[in-house]
Amino acid sequence: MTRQDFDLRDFLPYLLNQAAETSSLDFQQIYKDRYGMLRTEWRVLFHLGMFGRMTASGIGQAAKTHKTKISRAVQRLVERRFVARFPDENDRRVEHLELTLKGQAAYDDLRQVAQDYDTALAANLTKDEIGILRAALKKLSQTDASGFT
Amino acid sequence: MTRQDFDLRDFLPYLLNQAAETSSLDFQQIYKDRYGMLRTEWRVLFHLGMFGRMTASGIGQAAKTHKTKISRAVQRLVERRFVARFPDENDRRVEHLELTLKGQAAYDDLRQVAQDYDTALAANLTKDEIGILRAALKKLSQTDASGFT
DNA sequence: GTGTAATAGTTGTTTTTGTAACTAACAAGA
DNA sequence: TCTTGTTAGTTACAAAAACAACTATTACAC
Repeated sequence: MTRQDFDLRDFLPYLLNQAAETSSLDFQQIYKDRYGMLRTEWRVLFHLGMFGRMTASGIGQAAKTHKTKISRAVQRLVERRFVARFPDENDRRVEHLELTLKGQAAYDDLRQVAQDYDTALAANLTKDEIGILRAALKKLSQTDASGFT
Repeated sequence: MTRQDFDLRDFLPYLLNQAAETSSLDFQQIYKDRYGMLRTEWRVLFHLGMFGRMTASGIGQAAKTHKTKISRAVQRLVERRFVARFPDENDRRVEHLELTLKGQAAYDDLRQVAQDYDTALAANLTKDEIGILRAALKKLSQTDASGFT
């Protein structure tokens, strides 16, 4: 393989990082300003809003986020009454999480913002491009490229 | 606009983040293990390797990275003799940066790894998909969606 | 049962990052 | 010259993340 044809500006992890950072900045500002939330808190909120009752580890798996991050995010969300905890009947290690009314309201608000934001982002792309982009991102999220050497 | 058709799993900033994190994990492991570098240090190394002599703020602009991050990354890279500083003749505020031989060797090594990694990542996508993906990511990185509300 | 491993979740400590304030040098107009 | 503003880069402090070790509980082999 030739070594000359490498261009940093085409390197997928680099491109992905740039796009990810750029595209989440403005939205981040909103949930931070309106609800004082961090990124992981926003993610927990959205998972609960989207899928209803979940456990912390369930959210961690779905969001591919480490359990300590989830734990602390849940803690803050519970403190601030966006989320409520419910012990499991059969397994005392497990805790189910749900949005409170306040959490639901925040979710409804932010979901609308997210939708508008997504629309604004997509405005520069054609329908085909967006479809392919989403599909490709999903594939990449599941790709295990370990042992590539 | 209807509010029902929102799916977190299609939300671009979310997808981008997931893909970015997943797709950089293994590569990150390598530059961390082999050279003890952090992400910003890797980026600085690659910019200097790719484009030759640059200033810190030049790298910051190209990589869309805040100057404090660059400053600290450069500091560490200089300490560890991957990078050397050269004062500007005309403007004493400016500092030009270059890879040392050691830095060049690290870059050559990691560039090869990056290339293989990119190839492995792209293996699940068609040529067309990759082309559209790269183009879309570049557009998104430049998109200013502020004021989308 | 008893011992070993696995799972859910938390806590403590160390690194990194974000943010703002800072120094030093240059630029440009009154 | 003397402000006023701008740019390059650093530093200090607070916020957040990473990582490892921990408790409590359940599962499972023997």
